[in-house]
Amino acid sequence: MTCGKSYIPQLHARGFRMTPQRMAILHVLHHADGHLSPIEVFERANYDLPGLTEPTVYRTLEFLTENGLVCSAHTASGHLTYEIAREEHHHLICRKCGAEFNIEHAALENIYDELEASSGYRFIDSHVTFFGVCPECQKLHSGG
Amino acid sequence: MTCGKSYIPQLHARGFRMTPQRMAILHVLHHADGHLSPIEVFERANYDLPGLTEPTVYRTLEFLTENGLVCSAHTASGHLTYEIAREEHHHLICRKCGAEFNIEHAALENIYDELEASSGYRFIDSHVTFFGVCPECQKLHSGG
DNA sequence: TATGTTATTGTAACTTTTTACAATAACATA
DNA sequence: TATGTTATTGTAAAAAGTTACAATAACATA
Repeated sequence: MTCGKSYIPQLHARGFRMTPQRMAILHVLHHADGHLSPIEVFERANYDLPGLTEPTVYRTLEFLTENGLVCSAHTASGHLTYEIAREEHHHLICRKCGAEFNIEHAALENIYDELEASSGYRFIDSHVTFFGVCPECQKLHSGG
Repeated sequence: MTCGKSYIPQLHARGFRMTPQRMAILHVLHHADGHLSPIEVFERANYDLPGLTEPTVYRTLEFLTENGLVCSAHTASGHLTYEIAREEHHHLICRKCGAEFNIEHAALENIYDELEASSGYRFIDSHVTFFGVCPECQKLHSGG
């Protein structure tokens, strides 16, 4: 329950504050495996910290993402899901069952260089989400 | 106002029907430049076809996307926007001003091949959205 | 430890998106 | 053209997400 404390220096270094709400949300994400929707985060964090509200959860998830403690990924239906920030990576998500495959950033580095050169855009550094059909779901369709 | 009729064969070939609602939505997307949010689509199409409702717009946009007449792209805030389907491409969007840069599919072809080989996933064919900072917004920050 | 500043939260209201289901209308067939 | 099937829509309600702003509390400073 105290894992959130390790994030205090990162917040203070930028002039922000640690709060019970942020602690609870970081705790939830820290102990989840895979992505959580804002509602899932709210339900779990609200269990640990009754009185927590939805607007705070949405604001906090966005805040933590902007500050690099959390990273977000798109779902096929166009919503954001969240996970605790670990090494930089991207996602390949199965359209049918939602299974996740992590893509190391190194695999996309060349593309990033090319895109920056051809477009003039910079800081192309955020998470990218690809969609496909995972091996399991391929079996279900081809096998019958 | 009759541009939607050209899509009738594509729907009938799959056993679906053309309706005034679909026609109005296709018309709006056909004549828009760039992406539109579902609400924008609703407002414009509802102007042409009073009585049209939001649920129909959301359902129709998803339906048209699944059937390849329309394509969707993610926004940074995790919502979907829509445009009429043209040649296959991807997007690079400015986080600050929302400017769009189109990326030809050929530029990502190698990555797709590599991802399919390493992950076992297939049909990795949908739109990908990258985020960065466009040249104009870079000037604003560096120049002062 | 007490105090002041201001980052952060909860409240309330609103907008956007989704769902279930009965009513409707597109269109294949006769 | 008339008819039946069923894809599609609108309705109503709920769920998810956003906004503005006053109240609160984190924490730097004394």
